[in-house]
Amino acid sequence: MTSNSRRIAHLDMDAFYASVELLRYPELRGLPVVIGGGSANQPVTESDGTRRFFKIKDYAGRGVVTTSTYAARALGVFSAMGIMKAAHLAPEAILLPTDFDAYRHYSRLFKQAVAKIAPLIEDRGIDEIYIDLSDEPGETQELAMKIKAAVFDATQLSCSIGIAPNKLLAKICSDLEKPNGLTILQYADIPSRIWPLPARKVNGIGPKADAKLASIGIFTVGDLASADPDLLQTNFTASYASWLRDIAQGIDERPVATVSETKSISRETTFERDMHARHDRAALTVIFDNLCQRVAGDLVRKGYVGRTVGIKLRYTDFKIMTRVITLPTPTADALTIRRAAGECLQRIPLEQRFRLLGVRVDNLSKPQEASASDYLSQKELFSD
DNA sequence: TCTGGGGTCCTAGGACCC
DNA sequence: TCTGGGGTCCTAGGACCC
Repeated sequence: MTSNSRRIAHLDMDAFYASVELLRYPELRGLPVVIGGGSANQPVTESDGTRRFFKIKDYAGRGVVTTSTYAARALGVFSAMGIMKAAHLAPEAILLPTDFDAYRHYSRLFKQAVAKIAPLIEDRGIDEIYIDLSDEPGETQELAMKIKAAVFDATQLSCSIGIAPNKLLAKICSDLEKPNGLTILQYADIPSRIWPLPARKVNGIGPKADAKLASIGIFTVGDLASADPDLLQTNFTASYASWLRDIAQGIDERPVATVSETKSISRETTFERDMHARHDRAALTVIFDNLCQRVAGDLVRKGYVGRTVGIKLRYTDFKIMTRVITLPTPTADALTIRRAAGECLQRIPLEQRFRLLGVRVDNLSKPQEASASDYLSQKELFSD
């Protein structure tokens, strides 16, 4: 099987969190609904059974929009936008709290449904997957329709699918006809369908790279395709410049990765108000202990131990500082993590107020693996 | 209108070893 | 007496993604 003949699908659930909420609250269908914020904006059920929803204009506090319904998007409310700004754009929109347990439930349902049809799946988070259809029998269009139907049967939710010779193009395609879209693309379609798109549509070109590209007159993928290689070389690192040239031609050989190991586990929290290490010492201690306990709990639950413990602070000006320390032996113990994280904290300047504190453990291994490799190294020690 | 939380990957410098 | 080169680990920061 040559790479030219690959058939890769990218499946993306449509407005996933918002759509799950609409299953639960069908009376909100068609209305602007925003998911995000704290848990204070829970709907209230009246004695007569009717539900009263929280209006976004009544929200005060920090937080961003996690997802919004298509009706809310029509008013300019999108993911990652501050809730206060969203309230300005759509004051009458309904605000619902995020319910990750519900989303994870529907996530499992749709992935299981796809796996019954095509098992070579790469997990890309809660609401999207890549599927390698190269060796699946059947015509591409029919296969895609079968997958969409299976997802809908399992969840009552719609998704959009892009199918192309590689992940890069499949990902771009799944976004072209949202919602409930299906886009099939061949290499020959690149000039007409990919080159007119903004460079920012490419997975891997973020806000920084996009701004830099714009500053040298590159706005679309087509601009990138016809750009002077030297211009890219002088503005980006060699490897990024070379990657940019590849993606402009639709070149991407990455395999669909059906297995992956967790690399790090972390917990972080943004405070309701900015904190000062000295003035808010008592409150911060509680938060810090809690973060360490939650990380330890996650490690135990997922069966990992880790050797590197780190902390993260975000100051009021949004500048981020991190410190890590690598321990001689891996751990999943809350107290050990707390002590190591405490050492990290001592190496951080704490005069300024900060708004976020996080605790992370990486360098992960499974406890069994750790002991197996200890055993091996002992064997090696004695074998010479 | 002030900006969440959980991740991955990359870069680059310094320590340390052979 | 002026100075190699490769490899690995550790640390900090940053871009990006969902």
